Amino acid sequence: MNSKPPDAGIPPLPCTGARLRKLTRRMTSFYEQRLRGIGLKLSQYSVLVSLSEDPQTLLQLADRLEMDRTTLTRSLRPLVASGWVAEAPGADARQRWLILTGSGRRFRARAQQAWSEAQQALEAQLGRGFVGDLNAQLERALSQLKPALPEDN
Amino acid sequence: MNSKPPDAGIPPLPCTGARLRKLTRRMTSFYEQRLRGIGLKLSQYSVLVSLSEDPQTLLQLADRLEMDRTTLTRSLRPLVASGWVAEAPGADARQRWLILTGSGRRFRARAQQAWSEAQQALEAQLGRGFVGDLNAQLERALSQLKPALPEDN
DNA sequence: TGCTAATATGTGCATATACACGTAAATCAA
DNA sequence: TTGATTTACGTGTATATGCACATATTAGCA
Repeated sequence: MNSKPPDAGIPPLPCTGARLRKLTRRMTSFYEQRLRGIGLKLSQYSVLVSLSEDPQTLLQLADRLEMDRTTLTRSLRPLVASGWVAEAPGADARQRWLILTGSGRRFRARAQQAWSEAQQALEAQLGRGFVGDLNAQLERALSQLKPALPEDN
Repeated sequence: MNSKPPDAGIPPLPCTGARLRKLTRRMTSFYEQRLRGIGLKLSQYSVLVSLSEDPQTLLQLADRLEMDRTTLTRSLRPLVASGWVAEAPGADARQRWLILTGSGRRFRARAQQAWSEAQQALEAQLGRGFVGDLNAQLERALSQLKPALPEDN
């Protein structure tokens, strides 16, 4: 016998994950249409902004953006190739410091302008109140759905 | 002179796209942890469900899931390789019909069970009301942020 | 009928995402 | 001090995503 009765009554809500992915596809497309002119991906913009605050190691950056470390390794490649980000060894020879270069700072200023126009276009299209509500809801979801702690293997 | 005054007053809201992507990463991770046992990706589950309703051509499936056609081409590969989806030529030799096989149907039943447990785990962790609200908000966003019409080149 | 346009799909490329595995460097304890 | 452990990182592999370009078929029209 099971300690719980078989789940008879409450069917699960439709797939939240699928909806989220679909909206992310559309939203990314919306932004990237408007960033294409300066040749920037949305996720790269986050990297530039974070590095413009201070230099960070790969792991620090990955933690701050909450991205997989190995994803970031590869995402940085085009930024380094473009000369916007420089790598430097630290006192700890294991670490790899990431620094926004001068040209990176200048580019980031242009990127911020383009991003800002995209964000305002979004607010114009959906309504500023709606976008604010959506942001708040996403923020709540993020605060409640904590990232899975990597199992200690 | 510009016809518009420079934007002095209203700064844009923080990046909705970045938040959405971050939540999608966490959410996908949440589901896929629970689907790993049966060796299924979340996006593959959507494909199986859609094909279980009726056979479709690649383009029909892409439209229904609102995924890029070429993304789907490649996403189908492992499903075909596993024998869950079969390809068949139609009367129109350009089209490629996609059919859920018998083994695909059986697998889909198991997948649905696993998905359902994941969805219920999500509802247990975040609260069913919260997930319902989130779903509704995502649905509203989807209905208002229409996909960009591909420019006729 | 034969040329043109539209349709359905594939491939190349670049990036995004993350798991498994491997390596070098630093830390810590015996 | 040295050997085990931890830390920081890279690479291989697989899927996700979508743009640009190429190909084959079909439809439509002169």
